[in-house]
Amino acid sequence: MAKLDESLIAALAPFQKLDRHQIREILDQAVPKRHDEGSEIFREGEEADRFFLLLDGFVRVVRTTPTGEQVILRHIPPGQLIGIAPALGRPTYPASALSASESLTLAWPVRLWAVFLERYPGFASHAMSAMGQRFQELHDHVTELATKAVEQRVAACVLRMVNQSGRKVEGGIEIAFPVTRANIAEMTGTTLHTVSRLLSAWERDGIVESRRKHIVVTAPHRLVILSGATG
Amino acid sequence: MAKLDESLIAALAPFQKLDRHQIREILDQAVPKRHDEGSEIFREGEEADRFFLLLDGFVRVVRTTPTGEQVILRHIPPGQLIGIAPALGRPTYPASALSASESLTLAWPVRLWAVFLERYPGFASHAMSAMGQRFQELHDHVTELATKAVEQRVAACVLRMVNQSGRKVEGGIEIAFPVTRANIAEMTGTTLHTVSRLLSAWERDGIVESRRKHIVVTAPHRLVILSGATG
DNA sequence: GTCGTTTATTGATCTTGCGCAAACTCCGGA
DNA sequence: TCCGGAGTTTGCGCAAGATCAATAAACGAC
Repeated sequence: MAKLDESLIAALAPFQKLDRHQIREILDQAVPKRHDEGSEIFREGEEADRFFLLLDGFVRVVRTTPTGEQVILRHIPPGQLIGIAPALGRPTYPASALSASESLTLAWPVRLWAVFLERYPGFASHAMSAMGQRFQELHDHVTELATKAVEQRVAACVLRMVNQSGRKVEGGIEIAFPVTRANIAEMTGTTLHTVSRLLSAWERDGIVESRRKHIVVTAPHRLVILSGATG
Repeated sequence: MAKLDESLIAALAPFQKLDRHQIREILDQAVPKRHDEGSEIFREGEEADRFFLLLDGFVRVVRTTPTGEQVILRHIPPGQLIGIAPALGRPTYPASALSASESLTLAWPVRLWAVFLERYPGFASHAMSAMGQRFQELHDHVTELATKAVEQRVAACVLRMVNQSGRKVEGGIEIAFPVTRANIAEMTGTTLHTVSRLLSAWERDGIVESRRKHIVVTAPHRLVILSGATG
């Protein structure tokens, strides 16, 4: 197997403070893997024996309720660690990770987590602050679900995806990975029907344009207003 | 000021593995404080300069939306650390902490967090696993808000409080701190009216009994069924 | 190309639970 | 003891959004 190139991760937040030699060490222990769109990276309840770095693509973190409904907890952009539950003393993954677009991960056995924390400067503090940020996001999410109306939630959800992964296209900003109406419904706690109606209405109003699985936001500021963000 | 007794914290999870001498060190750096019911321990947005241990009483973690609504994110029982956001690299507290019943805290300056992590065996791993558990809870909360109907959410919420802080009384199990209908509404993303109606209905059905600010669950199993926990 | 599946749209109807309003009860303080 | 405020109960009407249902468009496999 060809050696992984150091430039792959040298610039990423978790490893920013490390020298070439350390990057090399880390890469030599990593197992790279490609994931097709829709495929499972790890599954809820599975023994959590590895943690991952998402090099390219987008990942959806999903939970399934006892009654079979799916809830999308978050989307992860490239450059972030995923599946770090084992590092938090959890024996199993608390949610499933699905590849939202074709993607590439590196994986390490969970025993290396402690080693990384101790040996690589900046890794521990990055991990901590990533968790802090994640708490913040979850609190936001709960607050939103508890207080906002459906239209505001969907608007906020679309905006979040755009902010996290928007790429400029002519006429607006496009969400960089495939998203269905059902996906948005699973993120916002509503139904695909309602999401479809909202997107249709927004399209009539010139706020978004959408094709199958793709959404382009043409008037972000108006979405911000709809989302009820009181600044 | 009288020295704090070592037995106060020696048995608590974060400090379980420490010897007398270490417990002494920790206590000598702590600032104890009593909080009246309803008083603020720290406030959202405030500079996060201390972290706390809740020795006695119950604490509500609350966020206020830009539109003035309150959302109760969690209740914390005695023996747990609170306000550990600064340890996660956050410069300000992400939520407010209110004393739900008269309570007692110990506080340490945030710079000691790193010292505790390093010097006291078991502290770091306890902190990690507490965070892991907290993530789990937040994921549960999001899932619940996104998929369950109001009655199920309220039932689950009451059950959670009972499980966390229930004390046996004649005729059932009582939630150990004062809770109003409005509080439950703020936890479950509904209105106090709906909560009141639900509790009245449950009282008619013999599932709960409630006085002002106090709830006794007389038929927990029936609440479990209502909460839609498919086990 | 054709077939089958996945995704999206849209209408009609029904239900949940919110908003509003009014009254009542409990409790603490003057 | 009375008063005022906080907490609670309950009724009624309405609207947001779920559910049911049917169709259409896009795509992949063959």
